[in-house]
Amino acid sequence: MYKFKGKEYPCCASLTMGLIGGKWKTVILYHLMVGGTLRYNELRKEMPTVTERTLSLQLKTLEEDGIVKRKVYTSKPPLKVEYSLTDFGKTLIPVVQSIADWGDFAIKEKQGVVV
Amino acid sequence: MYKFKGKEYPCCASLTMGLIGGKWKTVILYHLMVGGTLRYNELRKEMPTVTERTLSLQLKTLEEDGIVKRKVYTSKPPLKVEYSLTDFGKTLIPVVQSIADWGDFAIKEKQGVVV
DNA sequence: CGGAATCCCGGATGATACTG
DNA sequence: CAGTATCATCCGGGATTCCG
Repeated sequence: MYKFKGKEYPCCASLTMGLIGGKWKTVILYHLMVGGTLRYNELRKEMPTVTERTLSLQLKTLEEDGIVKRKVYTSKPPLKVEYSLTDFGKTLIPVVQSIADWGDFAIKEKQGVVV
Repeated sequence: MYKFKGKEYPCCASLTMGLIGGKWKTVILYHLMVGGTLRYNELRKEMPTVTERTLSLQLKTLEEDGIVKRKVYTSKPPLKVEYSLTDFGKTLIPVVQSIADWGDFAIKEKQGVVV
């Protein structure tokens, strides 16, 4: 049994999935990995099918887990907020990369389609 | 947009997560990766906190996705059923390995506890 | 611009009991 | 032994509206 930040996981793999699992987190991390630093609306542009609320919530939990860094540049509207990976978050790059690579591989291997 | 087996994904990373995401799939794959071929009850022993129903359902979808192979050895009770990775499933080994490795790394890096 | 508030649904997961 | 059946629950995620 693995305990991490107050939560329990039955396996080292499930710990990772607890932090970056779900429908959107790896997609966010992938784009931050490729794009470096991105503003909220730049992320939305990369992920047209996510809702604002969900993107917001996922970014918040990634921030709470120390994976993503949020930097605010203006105190009054219009706000400018930039997101990027923390040093700890950058240690996930090989993981996210292999997840992304396998997705590409599966598409080719099993005749998927890229539209 | 990526289309794979009738489903759509906004990113190559989310395709992978669609197949091996969720609370239990990577745990199953991890144990099959380490243990090779395992019977249903051997899997349960490795994963004491999963319910029979959930384990069963996850194995079934992994089988439908061509990742896990199910082999039945007896036609009458007591049944003997063995699970293992398919050749396609084995292509996931580097992915699952890096997910598991990062879990171990995070435990050490952030003072998690192994019980 | 970058969210927060509210309401809601459905699928994923769990508990328990039963069966070929 | 290896599941299935049934019912309950939980929470990720969506739709919409509003705010500093």
